[in-house]
Amino acid sequence: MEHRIEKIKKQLHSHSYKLTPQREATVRVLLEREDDHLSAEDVYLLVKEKSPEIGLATVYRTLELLSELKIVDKINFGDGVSRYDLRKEGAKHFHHHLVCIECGSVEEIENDLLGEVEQIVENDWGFEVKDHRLTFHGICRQCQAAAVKEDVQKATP
Amino acid sequence: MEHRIEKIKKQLHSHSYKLTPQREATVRVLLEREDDHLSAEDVYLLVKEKSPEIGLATVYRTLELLSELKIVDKINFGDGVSRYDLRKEGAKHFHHHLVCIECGSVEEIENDLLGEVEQIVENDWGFEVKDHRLTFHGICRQCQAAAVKEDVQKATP
DNA sequence: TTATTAATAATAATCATTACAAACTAATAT
DNA sequence: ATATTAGTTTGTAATGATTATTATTAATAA
Repeated sequence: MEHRIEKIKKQLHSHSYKLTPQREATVRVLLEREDDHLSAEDVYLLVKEKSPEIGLATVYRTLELLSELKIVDKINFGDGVSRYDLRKEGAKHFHHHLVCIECGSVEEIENDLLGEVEQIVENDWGFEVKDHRLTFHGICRQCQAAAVKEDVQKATP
Repeated sequence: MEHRIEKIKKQLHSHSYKLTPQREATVRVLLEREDDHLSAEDVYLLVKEKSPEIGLATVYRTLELLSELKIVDKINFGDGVSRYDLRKEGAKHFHHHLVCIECGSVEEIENDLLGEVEQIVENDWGFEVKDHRLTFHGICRQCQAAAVKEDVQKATP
């Protein structure tokens, strides 16, 4: 935890930004809720618990800054809100999402699914890939199970 | 053109929706500007040129409807606007985007890059994939060329 | 110490999107 | 023909996320 805070501090310094108390508080929340896809509002409310004097605009500005420095990913699942995910320790970015169209749950998977695919894009389209976003929409395990259960109930009334 | 309108008309009817004049005007704009990733506002302005009486809310409702019926894809490149793309004729959906982080251009590529990857997701995570969204962020051919040119100019002042 | 700069809080403004109420249309039942 | 109904549209108001602004504070440099 402290190790990662220290690292982020250095990243900020290298762009001559400071890790102010507000920024640190924000980063700590992101670290504590690492897999939660928090919205700016979510982050704001959580930071407020420990640092009640912080303002919403500051949280927005901090998240934007961290996003520019590629410390967090700003993602969008199509509901009207941006969500912010701290990038994992490993430098590479193999981080995709499974969004359930039934229950709205978001599962996160970590896997280099796109190594080859990026090569294809670079070779065939001359596009220098820096990053990607991959989201699958479908039906999660739980909802599949629930559907089967319902069918059984219909069959034996 | 007329053929595709007719097809969409049937799709709407099969869900007991009608292809009203306003809806038809909207679809025509989407057909004319097929690869343009128009925002709702864009579509509204274009439809208004030929059908000045249409309302913005109607355009939004129509796009939402078409999106629910999977006739258009509602996509999001992270600027604050949703964009709407008519799905191509072929039933399958191999449609990805290359977003340039220098100039903001969006190139569209058509290729089944993810057939195997979807299999992996289904097998390893038990997630039933219905659709996916894949976007690459990087540097387009033009901007790469421009960067090279700048370097040359610096080297020979 | 004083001047300068960066960062913050609080709030107002903006902008995309959605909700709402009233009017309209087309199809069907009477 | 007339009334009824459900579906659709319009114009506008409301909402909600995000950004801009302004005054203030904290940190740093001169």
